[in-house]
Amino acid sequence: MVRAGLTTERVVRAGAELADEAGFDRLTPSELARRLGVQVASLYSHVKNAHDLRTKVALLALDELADRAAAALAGRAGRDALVAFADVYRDYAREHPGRYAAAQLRLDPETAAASAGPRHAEMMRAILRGYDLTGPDETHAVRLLGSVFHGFVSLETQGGFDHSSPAAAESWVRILAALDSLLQDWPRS
Amino acid sequence: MVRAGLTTERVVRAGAELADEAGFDRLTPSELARRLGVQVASLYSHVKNAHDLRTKVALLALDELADRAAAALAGRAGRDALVAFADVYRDYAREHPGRYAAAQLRLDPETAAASAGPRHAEMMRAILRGYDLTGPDETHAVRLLGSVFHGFVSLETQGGFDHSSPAAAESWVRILAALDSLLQDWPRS
DNA sequence: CCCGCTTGCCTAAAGCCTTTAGGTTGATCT
DNA sequence: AGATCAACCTAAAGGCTTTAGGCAAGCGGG
Repeated sequence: MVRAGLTTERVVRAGAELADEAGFDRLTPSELARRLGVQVASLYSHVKNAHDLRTKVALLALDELADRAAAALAGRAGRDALVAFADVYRDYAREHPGRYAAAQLRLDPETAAASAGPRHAEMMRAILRGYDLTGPDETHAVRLLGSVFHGFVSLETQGGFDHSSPAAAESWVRILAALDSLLQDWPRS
Repeated sequence: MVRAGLTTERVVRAGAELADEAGFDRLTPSELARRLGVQVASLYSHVKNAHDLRTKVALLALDELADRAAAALAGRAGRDALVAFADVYRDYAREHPGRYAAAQLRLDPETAAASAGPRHAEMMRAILRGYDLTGPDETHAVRLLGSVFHGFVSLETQGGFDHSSPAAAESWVRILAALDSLLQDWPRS
C-alpha cells in the first residue's frame, strides 16, 4: 500500500484547488477523496467533517488574501494604496473563485476572531490614514470600502456584468477613482 | 387520503419560508416535504429537482424585491429615491434572509434574462436620472450602487458588522449620504 | 348517475453522500 | 528488533435525491 502522504495542510490545499476548479459548493469529502486517490474515510483523520473542511479552506483563503494585500500596501499611500488593495481583492477572486467564495463563508464568532479577518479591517483603516477621516467616519468609510470591494467582486464573479458594456474592468477603474474623490471630500454629518 | 392541495406556487412559497427560517442551504426537497407533511417524491410533480426548487425561490425573491422597489420609487426622485430604494434592499434582506440569499443564486443566462433582474437595473438607471450622469458614467454608477447595496447587505446579514460599533444602521445612513454627494459631483474622466 | 381521465399523492427502490467504528500496515524512534 | 504513532483501509448505518410505477380523488361528459 503506497501512502499518499496526507496531512491536514495538504488536504486543505487540495480542497482549495478543488473549490477553484469545480466551485465551492462541490467541495465535499467524497469528491476530494476521489481527487486525492484515497478512501473517503481517510480524510476524517485530517478534518472533522465536511463543514470543517470548508471552514479550513475559508481560513486559508483569508490568510492568502491578507498576505497579498499586505504586500501590495507596502510603500503605498492614498489613492495608490486604495487601488492596489482593491486590485488584490479583484485579482484574487478572479484567480481563485472557489477560495474567494470560501472566504465569504459565515464563520462562528471565535473562528472569525482568530482568522485573518481583523487584519483585513486593519489594513483598510491604514489606507484611510491617507485621507482625513476621524472617529466614526473612519468606520463608516471602512464599511463602505468593504461593501464596494466585496459587492463588485461578487457581482462580477457571478457574471452580473457579463452582458452589458462597457467591460467590468473599466467600471472598476472609474469606481475606484470615484471612491478616492469621495474619501478626499467626505461629507461630515 | 386527504390531499394537501399542492401546486407549484404553494411549493415554492413554502420553500421561501423554509429558506427564511432555516437558511437557504437547508432548502432541500426532503426538508420541505417534511414541513409540508408530504412524501418527498410528491414534490417532483411540481418541481424538476432540488436545483429547480432553489431557482424558483430565487425568481420569487427577485420578483418580490423588484415589486417593493418599484413601489418605493413611485413619486420620489434624487436623494429620496436613492435612500428609499436602498432601504428596500436592506429591509428585505433582514426580513427574508433566505429569500435574499436565494436572489444571489447564479442563474443561467436565459433564466436571468427572463427574471426580474433587468427590472432592478432599470430602476437604478431611473434613480440616476435625478443626477447629472451621461453615457458610460451612468453604467459605472449603476454598478457602484449595485455593488454597495449588495455588498453592505450581504456583509451585514453575514454578521460582518456585529462586533464593532457604531451600529450598522448608522453606517448605512452615512454611506447613503456619501453616495448621494458622490453622485452629485461625479468625477469625469 | 356513472364512467373515464387527469392529476395529486403514494410506495419502492437505486444510487449517492456523510459519518463513525474498528482494523491493518508503513514509518519512526529507541 | 520491538513498540508506537500515524496513515490508510473496510464495513456499515443512515440521510438525501431522483426515477418508475401505481392507486384514488374529483372533475367533466354522456
